[in-house]
Amino acid sequence: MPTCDVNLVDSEKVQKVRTAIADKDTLFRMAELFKALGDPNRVKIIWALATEELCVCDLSSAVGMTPSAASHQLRSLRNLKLVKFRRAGQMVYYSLDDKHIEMLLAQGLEHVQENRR
Amino acid sequence: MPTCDVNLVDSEKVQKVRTAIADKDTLFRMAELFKALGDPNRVKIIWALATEELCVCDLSSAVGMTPSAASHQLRSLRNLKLVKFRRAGQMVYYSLDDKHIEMLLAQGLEHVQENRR
DNA sequence: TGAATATATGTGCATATGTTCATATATCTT
DNA sequence: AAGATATATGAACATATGCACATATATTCA
Repeated sequence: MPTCDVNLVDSEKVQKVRTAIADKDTLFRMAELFKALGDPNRVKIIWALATEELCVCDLSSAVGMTPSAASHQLRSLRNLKLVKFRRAGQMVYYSLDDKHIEMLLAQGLEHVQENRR
Repeated sequence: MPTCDVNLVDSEKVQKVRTAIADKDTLFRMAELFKALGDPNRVKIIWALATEELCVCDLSSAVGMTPSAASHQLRSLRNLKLVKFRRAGQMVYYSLDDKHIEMLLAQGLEHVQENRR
């Protein structure tokens, strides 16, 4: 791999940083979590579910997606344990299953609002 | 677009959710922010810069990427105003330019640590 | 000025992602 | 049981993403 010629400008700093950074698996799972929030429609879905428990039908109507598309996204959110669900007859009601998500959303919103173009 | 036959199970809830959700542009920019955190290498980079101001060379060494790859990622982080930089001779030193990012990282880390597989 | 070094950028490519469409499954109603 | 409805899933497709590689730019130093 190409590196700088001195190889390192300040190897002490580099060493410090290396030990500070989390392990590979943790990094991967953090990225996985953020990636789940990295799509406007999923932000919408999560925001909707933060507001109200909803069945797939109402959810997809609220966020303007087809039930199929919503269902696909719900599956990945389910796999990440970000949403939970309960069946009630033909309907399946989804809601958030993670206390961090709402805080993340709130932080993200703050960031965006403080950096209006 | 395919919808449920009743069209809506609970249109009042749907209406409530619709008004609760942010506007399109805000949603897009929130997703954009989270997407920036949605890659293990970028989490690494941001974590590294949260620890220490670093030049591209030391940064890429610390996170195990080629300087080129790091530079590419730094560009997108720059475009999102998540990192700032200063030139010092041949080197360019990068650091975080957003107070929310560290909190987001911390939240994400917490989530991951509380959901160990 | 010219060589060397750090960083930036353009291009191409392999892979990942999100949606649509078709179809499957589950539940309710008659 | 059969039809209707809500949800889930599989496949295919267009687009986005991240990296390597080549090359450009900027700065230092001889």
